[in-house]
Amino acid sequence: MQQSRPDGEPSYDVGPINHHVLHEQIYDALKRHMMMGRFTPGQRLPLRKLAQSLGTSLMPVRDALQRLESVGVVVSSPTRTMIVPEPTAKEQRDLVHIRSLLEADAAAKAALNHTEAELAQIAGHCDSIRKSAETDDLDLFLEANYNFHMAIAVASRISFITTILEPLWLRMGPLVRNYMPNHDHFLRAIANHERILEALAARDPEKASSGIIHDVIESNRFDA
Amino acid sequence: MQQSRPDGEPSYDVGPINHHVLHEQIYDALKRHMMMGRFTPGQRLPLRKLAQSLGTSLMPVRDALQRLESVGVVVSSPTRTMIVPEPTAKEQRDLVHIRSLLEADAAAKAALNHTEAELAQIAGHCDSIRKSAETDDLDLFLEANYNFHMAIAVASRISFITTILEPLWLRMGPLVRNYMPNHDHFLRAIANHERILEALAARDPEKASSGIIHDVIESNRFDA
DNA sequence: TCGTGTCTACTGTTATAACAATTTTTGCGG
DNA sequence: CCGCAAAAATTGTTATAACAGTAGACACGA
Repeated sequence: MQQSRPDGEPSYDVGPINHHVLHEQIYDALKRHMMMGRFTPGQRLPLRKLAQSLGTSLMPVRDALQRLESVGVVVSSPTRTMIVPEPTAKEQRDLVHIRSLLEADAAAKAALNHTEAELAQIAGHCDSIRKSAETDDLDLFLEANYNFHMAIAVASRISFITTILEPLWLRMGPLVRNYMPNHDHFLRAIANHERILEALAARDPEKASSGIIHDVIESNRFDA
Repeated sequence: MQQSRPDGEPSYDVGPINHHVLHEQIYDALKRHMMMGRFTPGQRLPLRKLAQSLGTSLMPVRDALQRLESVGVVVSSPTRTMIVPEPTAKEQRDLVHIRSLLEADAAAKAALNHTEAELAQIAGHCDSIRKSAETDDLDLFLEANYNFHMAIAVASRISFITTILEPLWLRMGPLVRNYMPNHDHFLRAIANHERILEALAARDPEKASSGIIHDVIESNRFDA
């Protein structure tokens, strides 16, 4: 990995640092909060309250919220206060359906295009999911599950795919603590994910995409 | 459609007016500019220049640009100046592929779910496309084509579908004046769109989705 | 001629304040 | 206790100003 350099030429490659401006940090924090289901559906998100709790002025909070709004992760009330949405039953079905369309395609391509490093990372997330099931750690499960699916999307090499998928996931965030209660769901999730991992390792596109569809639909089956 | 009301109760239903705050008006203007291919790939979009040309301060312009950035329609340079992107060949292929996935599904559902009013509107856009071909009016074609596809997406009743599709379209904007030069493209586009319209009128999902796929792929065939 | 450093635009970010619109609270009258 | 109007608090939008990087021009020295 180390770049060779001509004799006598010292290296200045100390690497770039994490240069995140305020509103990006806030965006990431809110996104994470949303993904983990830490906001309740219908909750109001007034700028000044958030800004005070973050110790900043209104502007960077407003930036972050507007960005979330533009991808539908929060919605703005008639008076333009941002609100955590409460997806209807149909909206939930449609979100799951679109996700299954896109993620199935991504999984098939990931099976063909993934690197070994990526596969190892995905396997790591799969381990985390197993561990979360053993300890009934919902927080860990949510995070590992999210990372698992996003890592597959990245490995698909489809341009912009995470930009499209991430908001769809985030929109389900507020509901994520409503179901997935019993231990049975955990067990099925483990089985699904390991089947997907196998398919990726075997570079089998059909098995990967059918596995993803099965997982996406089953883990969002509210009528059960 | 008219709501009945109790006797003696006058109607105040004059309907809401277009209450767009500044940054939304600017967003719409920029979006339109992008869709019509009026920005050149790689063009810088400095806040003060745009604000001056719009006669506003920086803030609403910044709001609009950040919103465009969050859906990938513009990209921010390392120094955070917004720039009109130049999609690579692979990015273009992937955009077309994702669009064909989503629009095919939407067209199939639109065939089943559309109202007569929606069908009439879609037919209207189809007429505009024909007219644009007769007069070689590229501006009219771009707008009518866009409206045609978005109207189908709306008629599909899939939640959030336009939120997802619109940015994909807009990302192709900067390139839209590079091809579609000769009259032959126009003719094929007319044929494709009328075939889709027929399928919708006949409520034939398979024909609608295959028609859309054919149109999306053909009208973005750069290697021709 | 080429590299180096300095100075000056330029440019986006953030904080603050004034403003308008809305919501909530308060208080009065019945 | 209820209805309602007025007052106060809440809240998002926009403009402005101060600030911190960044890029380009320019001159100096090897």
